Amino acid sequence: MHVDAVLIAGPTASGKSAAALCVAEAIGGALINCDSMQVYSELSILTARPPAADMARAPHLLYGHVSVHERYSAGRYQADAAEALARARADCKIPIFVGGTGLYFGALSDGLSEIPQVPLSTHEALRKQMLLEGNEAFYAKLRLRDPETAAQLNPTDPQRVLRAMEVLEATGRSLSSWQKESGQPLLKNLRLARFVLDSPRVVLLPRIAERYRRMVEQGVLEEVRAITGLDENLPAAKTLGLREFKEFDQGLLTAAQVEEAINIGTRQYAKRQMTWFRNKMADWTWIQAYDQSNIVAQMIKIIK
RNA sequence: GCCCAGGUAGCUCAGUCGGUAGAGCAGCGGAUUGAAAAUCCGCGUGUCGGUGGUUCGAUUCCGCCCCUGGGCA
Repeated sequence: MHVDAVLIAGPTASGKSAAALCVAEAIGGALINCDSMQVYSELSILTARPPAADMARAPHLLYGHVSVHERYSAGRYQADAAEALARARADCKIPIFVGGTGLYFGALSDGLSEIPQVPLSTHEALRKQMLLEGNEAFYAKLRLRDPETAAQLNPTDPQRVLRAMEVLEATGRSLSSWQKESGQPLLKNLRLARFVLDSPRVVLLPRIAERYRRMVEQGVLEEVRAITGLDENLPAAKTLGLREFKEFDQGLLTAAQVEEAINIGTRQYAKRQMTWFRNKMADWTWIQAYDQSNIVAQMIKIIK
């Protein structure tokens, strides 16, 4: 074995989890989730988390380990991933990071700047302020206080404008000055095998439709119904399909409309993922993902 | 069979008092440093249903034909 860790990135419905599991069994690996939504315990079916039978075949870390009512983040992921990495290595397992969240892979292989956590109260206060004043006025305020960061942002991008403002408020330093100091990549000094599963659209689109049908069969509706009182500003509330299923339950959407909306949303998501991979992971090993057995064999050959 | 309303981008539709047309959605490309399954940016040639006529010029006006709704028989 001449690698210390394996990274497998792929768009939704590309079959990356199943492939990663096969690799894990072949090399004695532990899977570590690198997907921002599969971390939520209450969203197993909706996020297509590996079924219990698969989880039993190899160690699975960071799957469903937080509640939807928590405010998870890339920063928390990085900390959790560090712990998971240590655990896998202590277990003498090769860590295999698998998922579709580009930013989280970035935290692993490029690192995040070491910005102190912004208190929830600051975040909430500023979010409300932005809502009250309007995005434009709020951006104008940021431009006055922190012209450098403001210049890097699109005034119409409320999420990043808010982040810039709250970092300034909480730390007294501009976000851009923090970001000039890049943090330590978690996987620094490790020998890595990095893969991108490249699913052509003709293969991916039917799999996305299939993924929806399977979800319904497995009882997503029950899963969604069990989640009550979820603050809509929490990240988990943005899970693809959650709103649609809730609206179906309220009689606001027909089953056909839900299916259509979720399939479109999932396709658009897969497209955004591919854009990230193409442009940020160009130097990874790209594997044409037509058939499962072949991609597993290719990966193992490179790893061993 | 007759009357009315439509037929314009993949879809839903706007518009052109005659100078070959534009929105939303979809789609495609891009960005991406603690919400990232998020958030944001960019990209619009399409026999304007067909065919004749009027006109310098017709998607627009007129005739005929075809198709889709609705109404009357």
